[in-house]
Amino acid sequence: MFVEVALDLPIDQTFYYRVPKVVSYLPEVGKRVIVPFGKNDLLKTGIILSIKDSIDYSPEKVKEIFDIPDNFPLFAEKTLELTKWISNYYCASIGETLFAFLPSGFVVSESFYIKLSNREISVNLTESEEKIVEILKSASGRLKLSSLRRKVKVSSFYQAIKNLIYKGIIVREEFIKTDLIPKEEFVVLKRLEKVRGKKEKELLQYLETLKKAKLSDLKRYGFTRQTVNKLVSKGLVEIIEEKTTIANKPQELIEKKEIELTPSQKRAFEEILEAKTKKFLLYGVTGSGKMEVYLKTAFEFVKRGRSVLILVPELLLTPELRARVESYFGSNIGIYHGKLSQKEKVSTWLKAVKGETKVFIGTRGAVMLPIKDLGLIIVDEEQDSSYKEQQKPYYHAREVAIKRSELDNFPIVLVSATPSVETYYRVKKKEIRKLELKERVSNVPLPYIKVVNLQKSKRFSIFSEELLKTLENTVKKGEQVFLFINRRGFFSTSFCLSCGFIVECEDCCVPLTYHKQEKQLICHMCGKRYKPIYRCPKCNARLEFKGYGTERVEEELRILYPNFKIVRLDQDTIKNPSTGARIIKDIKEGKYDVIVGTQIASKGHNFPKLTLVGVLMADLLGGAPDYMASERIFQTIVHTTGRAGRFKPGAAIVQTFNPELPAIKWAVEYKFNSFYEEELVARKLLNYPPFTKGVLVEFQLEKISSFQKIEKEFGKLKETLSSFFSIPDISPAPLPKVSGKYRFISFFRAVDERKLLSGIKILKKEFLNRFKGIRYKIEVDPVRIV
DNA sequence: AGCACGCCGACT
DNA sequence: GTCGGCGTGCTC
Repeated sequence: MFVEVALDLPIDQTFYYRVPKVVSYLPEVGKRVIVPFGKNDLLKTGIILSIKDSIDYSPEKVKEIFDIPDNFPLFAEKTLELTKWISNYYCASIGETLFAFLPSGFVVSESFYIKLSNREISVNLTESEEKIVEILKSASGRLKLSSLRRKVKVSSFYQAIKNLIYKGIIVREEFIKTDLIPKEEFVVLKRLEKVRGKKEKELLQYLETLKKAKLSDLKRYGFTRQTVNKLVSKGLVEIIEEKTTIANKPQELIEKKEIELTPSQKRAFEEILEAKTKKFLLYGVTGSGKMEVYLKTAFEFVKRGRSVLILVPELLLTPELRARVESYFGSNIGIYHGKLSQKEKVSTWLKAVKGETKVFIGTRGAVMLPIKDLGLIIVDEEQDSSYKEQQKPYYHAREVAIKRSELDNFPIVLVSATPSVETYYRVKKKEIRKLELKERVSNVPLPYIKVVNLQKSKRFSIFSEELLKTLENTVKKGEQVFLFINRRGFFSTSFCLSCGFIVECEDCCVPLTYHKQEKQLICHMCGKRYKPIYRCPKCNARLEFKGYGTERVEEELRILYPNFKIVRLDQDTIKNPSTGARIIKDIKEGKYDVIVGTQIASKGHNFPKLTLVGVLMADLLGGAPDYMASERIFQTIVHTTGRAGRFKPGAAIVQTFNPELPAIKWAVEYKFNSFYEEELVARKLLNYPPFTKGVLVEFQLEKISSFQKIEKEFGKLKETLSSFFSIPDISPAPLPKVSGKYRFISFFRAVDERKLLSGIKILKKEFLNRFKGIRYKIEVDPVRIV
């Protein structure tokens, strides 16, 4: 018997191995295998793609599997199909794709131990086997496989190892608990004794009453592993591993908090259950109760024996949200996100395999969880760009989720107040059914949004008079103000600080970027170059390329209002999770008057006392100068202003130089459909997605001089690929130099998915041939172009 | 991706 | 004379 195996390599090739008579478990598609690979036969982890009786490969070159360590597949057969789609569409190998999703806790290589067992050697050993035993004895019975091999140096090393394991003379230390029930570390009290350390004393006191506590719980109460270890070394406590009870409990189905639905919520809920169509967009403003609808729907699916996966953007997976979901489903839910430890990820992955946990909530990587009986996927805040993986295989979790629901034929619900233009377009094409929640659940009206035209202020300052006046009044009333600025929002765009004029490309309607070295304005969509303009064509003021970040806003505010309690909430101040949590707690408790913050502050948290939101420079919310800038401005304005007055009426002030920009105009008037329609017209006119499929190609060059070579090759490439894509010239990236590498980009467009897929195959091959030794990336459907 | 094999410059 | 640079070719 042979198996076809995918390995974590960037090549479109699978490998065949012979299955020996003795393996821990039988081969099965989707299971993990440990195989020797390459000249040195280093062990690698692979995934079984198929099982064959005969193969078309010279028999003497076929190697034997080292082991199949699990009795269950780590990828469901259907998700393997999904992987193939991802690998095709996003231009990565199958192996890379599989291993991008699989928690690395499952990946074993050379670093596990071989131990001598206690059994008497009663059978005859071959020469090689003898030698292995000898060397193990001299190393007090235990060695890493890698060092054992280095020392032994016999030809049939693995054969000998496998035989010795079979004969029971040596054992392999398990790489991962094949036991499906996750184990957890408990701290048990052994005896009491006077200790000197304050923390140690506290811990002993705590354990005196409980006798036994989960290590993870202790950590939550502020005890550290170090303290526990000290007590272990003193012999007062011990750490044991025990199966957790939670995973064995079947899904609790106590609807702890009865979800009452309003009539329009009920209509949406019922329509998903009827499932006449399979794809839905749950659409409604903040506070319209979208979450209640999807949680109730999820509950109903679990009641019918199906599992549910809820995907959320990175910043949304807060303890708050978790608590809310737990209040409906009990504690037996699977949590999965990038910041979990390897062990935790493995544990959730295994929960999915086992099928006793029915509700999973996670960020983009969770989309591949091998959930048993999966019957519904919910994608909350579907427009959020954190669903796009920014590494190979650059997949978009929303798209993968849609594909997964198609392959398994179950419903999917996208949820958003400000859907992506892509999704809106699909609704328009009737590929997705829109379920709209028109009114807010509470009677609190949406915040009144006032636009302040910065062009009309006499001289430029960060705060308009109107904003300052309202800010003072709000703080006097004892309420909070949130000033929003997106610091990452300025490249060297030619942006006039006195009238807000933005210099755009005449072909692409995208802001031009000023390049210092070349002293030129360059369009990052088509690469067209323009002579720089140093004076604003509208008001003749000098064009500046500077920006205004949170720090500067905070500083100026402190000078204006020395008595206000001001706090800054951005990547810098939130870096440390515990201080971040503290700041958020303090804000909720009303310890601050004004919060100056970036995107980070505007997501996932409800600040009850917040009644005024100020958007300082709405023009900059687009971030990168690409065709999606308008969409991002729109979404950001709606989201940030929506933070105001969740519990009592609030207001928002949007400062801008361009009040006529569609993204700003329609957002503040709450005329969302008008925005989408206008945006679609613009995209159609310029042939941008969703009317085409975009591929971002990027080169990272060590020396700028190699650009000539690349450009020449690129020219030839253009000819070969022009029947699949429209390809502009290669041009410097908006961020032309990052960590010493010179970046050049080109944005390819294919008319539809079919052209894209056939074009990508050739693209990949051509790149492999032409750009050897050059760092490049190929990203399909990029969410931003920087 | 990693790693080995292979053919040309500055050094004991 | 050799050590070592990284170009290219392979991995079941």
